[in-house]
Amino acid sequence: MPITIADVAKHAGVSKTTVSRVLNGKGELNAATAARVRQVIAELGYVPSAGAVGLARGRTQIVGMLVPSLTWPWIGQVLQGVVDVVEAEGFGLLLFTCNRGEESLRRFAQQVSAKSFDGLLVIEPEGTLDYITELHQAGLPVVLIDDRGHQPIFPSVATTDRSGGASAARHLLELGRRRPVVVTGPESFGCVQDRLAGFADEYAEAGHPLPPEHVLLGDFTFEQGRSAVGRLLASGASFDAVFAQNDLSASGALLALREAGLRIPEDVAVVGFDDVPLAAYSEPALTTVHQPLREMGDAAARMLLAHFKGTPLPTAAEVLPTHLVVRDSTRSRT
Amino acid sequence: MPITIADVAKHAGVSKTTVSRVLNGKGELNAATAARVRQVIAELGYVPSAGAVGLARGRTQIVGMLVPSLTWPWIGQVLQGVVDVVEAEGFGLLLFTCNRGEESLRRFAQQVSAKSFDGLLVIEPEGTLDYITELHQAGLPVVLIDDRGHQPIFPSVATTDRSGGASAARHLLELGRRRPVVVTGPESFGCVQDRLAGFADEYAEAGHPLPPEHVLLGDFTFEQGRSAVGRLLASGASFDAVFAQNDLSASGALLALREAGLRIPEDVAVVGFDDVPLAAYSEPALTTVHQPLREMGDAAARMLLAHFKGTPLPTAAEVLPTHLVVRDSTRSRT
DNA sequence: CTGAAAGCGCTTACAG
DNA sequence: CTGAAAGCGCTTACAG
Repeated sequence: MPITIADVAKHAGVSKTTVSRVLNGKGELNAATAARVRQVIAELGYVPSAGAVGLARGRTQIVGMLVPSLTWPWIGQVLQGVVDVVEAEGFGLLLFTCNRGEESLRRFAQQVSAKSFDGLLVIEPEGTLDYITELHQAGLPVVLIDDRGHQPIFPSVATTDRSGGASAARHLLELGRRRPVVVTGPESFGCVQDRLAGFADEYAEAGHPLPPEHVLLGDFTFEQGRSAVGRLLASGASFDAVFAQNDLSASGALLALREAGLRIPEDVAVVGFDDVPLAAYSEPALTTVHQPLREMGDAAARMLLAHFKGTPLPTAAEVLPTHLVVRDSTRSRT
Repeated sequence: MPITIADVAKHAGVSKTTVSRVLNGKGELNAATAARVRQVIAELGYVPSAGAVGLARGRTQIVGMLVPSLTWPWIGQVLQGVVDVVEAEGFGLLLFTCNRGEESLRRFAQQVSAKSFDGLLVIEPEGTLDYITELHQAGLPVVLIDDRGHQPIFPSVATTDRSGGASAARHLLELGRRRPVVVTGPESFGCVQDRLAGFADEYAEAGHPLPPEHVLLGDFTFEQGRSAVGRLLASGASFDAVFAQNDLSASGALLALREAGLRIPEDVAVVGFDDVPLAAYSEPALTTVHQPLREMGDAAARMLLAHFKGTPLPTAAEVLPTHLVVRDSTRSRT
């Protein structure tokens, strides 16, 4: 029932080869025949079957994307950046998550072996870096969207975690804050180390080295941000700023401070990291280090698609800059 | 280089037909040969090419999903529900958005014609319902995840908008609130009408009909929620509760109330709708009507996949219940 | 129980 | 400039 290249050929009175040629613009062909074929294609509303084309050409025109989960607030931004580029180039995006652990990964591996896509974009599900590296070495084009500071041996897109941390520090120093507290993320993440190093170095250089007890190990959750700061307050520690390494834990910190009756930013200024939508809607609105999530998705997709067209994949990571977004959590309202 | 069914056949000393049969478990076959073939498959790590299988069978084992955008806070939940089911059944999920308007839709239409997927799950991008209806009538299996209260003529999954609105009303009535204000979403949405009707009816029945000037037309944004309530306060209107029809505008309402120095919930209680993560992190934490987003994605995917296995698609919408989640915006803290 | 052959809908040397 | 034929990697009647 659906119309095929054979139908078009018959209607136009030419061979399938010729139809294929006008479709793909390959080889010389008589302008008149080409026009006639195009005419028939339009009349019949013919569109080549993606599957058949893929089989014949050995390429699917599909890019795969593997993400840990879809329910994190910032994943959508990255995904949107990816989808926009992929769609604009006429590719499809096949999405995989690791939500069901081992089982998910096994399914995903099957799809890789089944050649369901031509290349892979990945935000690394925890503990799968070795596996991804293998895929790359086995010849699958892979671009990592590196939110963890992995610095892998294959192409990747990352952001300036270190200078992002530094910018938070400089901002707080300019506001005269001398005794900051840092709430980190999981310590195994490279980005956590980088953000901390950038922040700590800046304070050290300014002559106010960060005391170890002012670095609180967190896990990027709201609850942990709240309890870490809550406990610190209860212990009677004195501090005038909090740098939480993601917005969720920064929001938790805001709550702990409000619960303690402290004024933000007068008593304690707070800076987050990421700039997810939540940051703008918290109380008070959160100053944060903006991560160019959408641009990272965008850049990764472009890199992969360019590779399909012959541009070699870059060996060094493409690093996109963060920038500080100042809101009420560090700027007293007039 | 990649290994094919022919390689397996050769190594096992059988025909491709036989290999295909053990792969698909079709037809009677000698237990010994089957075992030998399986052995070879395992040794070679053979996985059938998805594209070739799709072409031969006329089915892709891929479900398409069309969404308006990926950056809305609740889309990720629905998507995760969908992906979990789709992956568990060994299908792939091909994702499309309408972020680039007409152009996106044209690209999408191409993929439909190219038979890139067997069936479609859709959260309707505004103004595309007619197009989707056409696709369904043209024979494409479609299930709508109906967040707008469309009640389409094809299979869909929806939620109890009306009784969700009613539950918000009953809760506020129980708290003794007699003069509520409603901040709606875009009035063209069926869900907006339903939520309002459920809410208004409950108040009318309780003997406190909603005055028209207490129904504020909104657009589901934070800023609109804030300004609508802000203006109402400035006008000197008196009210003791706000029912905002999504969490984002409810957060905006919270901000307007805080800015006016009102206590929440003592002076004004606030109820939202959706129960996105933001709701739990707002100040104060927001009481809201939980929408079973993940379950909706889950149910839609199951419906579509069941159809592939022969179960007819239901004609009536599958309606999943909302439930009220009570937090501090209506419950005074002790 | 098993295989040879045709077919799915394209593309791509190879001839002419 | 154009077409017949082989091939991409599978599945599925049809024979035996």
